Amino acid sequence: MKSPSTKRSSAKDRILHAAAELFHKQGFQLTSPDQVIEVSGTGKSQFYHYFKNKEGLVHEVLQFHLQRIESGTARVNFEVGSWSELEEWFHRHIEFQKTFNMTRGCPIATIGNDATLYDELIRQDVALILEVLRQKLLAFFLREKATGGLARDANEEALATFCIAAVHGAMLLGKVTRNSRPAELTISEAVAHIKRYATGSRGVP
Amino acid sequence: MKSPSTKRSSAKDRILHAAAELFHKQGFQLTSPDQVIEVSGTGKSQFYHYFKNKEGLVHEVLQFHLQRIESGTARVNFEVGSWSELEEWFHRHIEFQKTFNMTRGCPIATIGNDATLYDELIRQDVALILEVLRQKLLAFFLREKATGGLARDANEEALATFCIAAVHGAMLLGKVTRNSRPAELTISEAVAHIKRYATGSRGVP
Amino acid sequence: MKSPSTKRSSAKDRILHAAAELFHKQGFQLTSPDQVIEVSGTGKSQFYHYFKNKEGLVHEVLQFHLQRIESGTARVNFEVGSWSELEEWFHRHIEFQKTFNMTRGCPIATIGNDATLYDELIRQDVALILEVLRQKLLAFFLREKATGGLARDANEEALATFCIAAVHGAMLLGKVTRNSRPAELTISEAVAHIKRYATGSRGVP
Amino acid sequence: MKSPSTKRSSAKDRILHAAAELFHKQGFQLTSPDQVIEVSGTGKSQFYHYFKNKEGLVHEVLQFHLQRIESGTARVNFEVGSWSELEEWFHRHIEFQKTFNMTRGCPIATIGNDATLYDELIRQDVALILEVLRQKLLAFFLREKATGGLARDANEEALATFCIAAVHGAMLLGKVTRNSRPAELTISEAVAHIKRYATGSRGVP
DNA sequence: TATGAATGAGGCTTCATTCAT
DNA sequence: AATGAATGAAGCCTCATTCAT
Repeated sequence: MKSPSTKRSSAKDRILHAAAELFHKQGFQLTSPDQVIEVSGTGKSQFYHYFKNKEGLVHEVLQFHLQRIESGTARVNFEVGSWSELEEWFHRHIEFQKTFNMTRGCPIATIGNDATLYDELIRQDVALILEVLRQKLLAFFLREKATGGLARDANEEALATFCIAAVHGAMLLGKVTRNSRPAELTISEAVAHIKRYATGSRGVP
Repeated sequence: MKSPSTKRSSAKDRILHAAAELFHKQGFQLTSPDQVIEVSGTGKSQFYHYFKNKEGLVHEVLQFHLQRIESGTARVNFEVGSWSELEEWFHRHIEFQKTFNMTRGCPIATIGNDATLYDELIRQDVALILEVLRQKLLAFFLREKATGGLARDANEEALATFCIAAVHGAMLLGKVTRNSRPAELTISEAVAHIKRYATGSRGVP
Repeated sequence: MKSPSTKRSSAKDRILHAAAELFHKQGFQLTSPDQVIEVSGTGKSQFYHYFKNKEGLVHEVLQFHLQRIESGTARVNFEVGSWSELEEWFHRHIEFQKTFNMTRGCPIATIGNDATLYDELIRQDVALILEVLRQKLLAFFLREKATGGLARDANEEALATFCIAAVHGAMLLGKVTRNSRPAELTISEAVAHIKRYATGSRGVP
Repeated sequence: MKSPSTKRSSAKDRILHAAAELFHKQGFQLTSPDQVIEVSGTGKSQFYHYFKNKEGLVHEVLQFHLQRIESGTARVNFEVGSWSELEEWFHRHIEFQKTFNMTRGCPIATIGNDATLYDELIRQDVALILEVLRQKLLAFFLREKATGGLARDANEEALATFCIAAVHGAMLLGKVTRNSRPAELTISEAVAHIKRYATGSRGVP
């Protein structure tokens, strides 16, 4: 077989996928390089060949998530173009969580929570990704306001931030209670709040 | 009574306080018994004399938080009796966070986030405490509805849940961005949402 | 005396019984004072009040076994008075072992095996008890020879020693294989050997 | 091949030899990984690199003994081909024990005795090795019977089992009494018993 | 006698990483 | 590019015992 990258890249990718999965499942603090190596079926040297250290791996896992967000291949569609897509944006987060029987939270926030005082770089990575997500919502709200779909007194930035916070607060409750109901109730209130600012055909009473 | 507890309780208490502080600061996963022992100025065996194991310590730290909530000695007043106290409830969380320069989140949720698939007991402890907090808000909403202070179409349970989620989502953003602004924006939207259901002199437009 | 010992002695006795049971089950090395205390339902102070230290407890457990041997209250009758009783002596050991599903050996030898280079006192205790057992068999063989029930060319001391060794070798095999068969085969050969020296109505072909 | 094993195997082998020696001397329960590491002059991580855990080390030490038995490099010749070799088989065990001034028993049985309810895998390893030894004796008895060297009424299996038990019972007595005499008396009786079944020039009275 | 708090050494194991080949 | 041996610090916990009351 020619395609020399087929096998070459697979080691790094396997590590990356294994790590993403493990970090999501149990946090990165509880995930040792050894475990990632074992699950990915690679070797110690490959690990340190492709990644400077554990922090480097975390960084790359976060970049991997970011790239999936940017490319639209993530399990939630982060490109919000309409009020209904915004609603869907909320609900998909919970659907995603249900996929894991409410045992996991947001893959990115899980890493962010795990990061501490001593993982400044990781914290910044997470902050950056959340900012990217926020920007996508912000862009929507700005567009809506420009086109009259959003009430004039709405604070677009505050709304975008609120959406991010609400969805993560909801997922936190979902994960801690192992129950989708609190998450769903939260989402329904959040959506209700947002929609009050909608002035289009859909949003008005 | 001859104050038999003066010295007796000190070792256990010192461990408990040291642990609560460390868990809040860096999560319990990153906090080793050894570190707690060192900071508390006790010894290894006192640790294991008073606590079955690390999980047992986490459990007791959570009970300690719960007891502070119940006794009203926590830094946030969780007994909400009026709409203005509810608003204060929201803001105090962020004030509390500012106290630590936005480097920390909610002490309880921090533990909850740190808990994984393998810390089922701790997860349940956290869920229980969050439920206690939710009940306090729920009681307020129920009372308000009974006395006409809350709109008839308001879902008290959803609102209480939403408050918990919003405040934790806000604190998460605050901690990850090291910035109080996202937290404050979130809170302002959340408060706006809640107050729309208020039908008293304050809540009406 | 008005039975002042009823309760007083019970603590010590409970410790002793618990220890005997635990030592038999898992060896004394694996048995900690804490475990004995827990199982016996006593306290740390009672333990160190009644026993100098762990070695002291082992010593007393061995004395307890010895006293049961001497008083005839042990589960094997060590007073051998006839050839049939000797046969029974062999078989009772295996029956005793079957009681525990072949998971345990001789309570005394278990302690002896657990004792090491560094437990010289315990080793001597065990040696002494085995010597007591041997003396009982020896007494039988001497009596038999004197009364013509044992062949002249039989070496009474060797036979007595052989019996002790055979029965312990059998129990070792039984415990290690978790199977009574090797033990029974061993006993049957040992008995066959001994009986060849019997010259009475029973032993002759 | 460029002798790649020269250095590779040394650390693991040093650990294995040190452990075998320590286990024989003081049992595996009393032997800590730390001690093995120190004696072998290796490091903590080499230990856990080569062995899964302490139990894994015990397992490998047993395999090491087994391999020495199979390869004929053990200090006792376990391949019994004649009645005189069988006698030697018995005596060599005691000679071996004398080498250590009667302070040690059989290296394999020592491990077996140390193993408890909680070391099921080790117990099985020991059972397997003892079975291997038994099979070697059994093979001899079967050959002898086939060639007329063993009495027809002899039970080969029982005899093989009896030999194993007798020799271990003897070693137990030897170790506990720190005296070779009980062991030698036991062996002499055992040999006498076995030889009664020999029908060759040697075995007849 | 009786209690349980206190002691500190040591147990087994995993950590994240680097090195030599 | 790839292997796995090596490192040593640190993790969590139990040990047998003594002390203060």
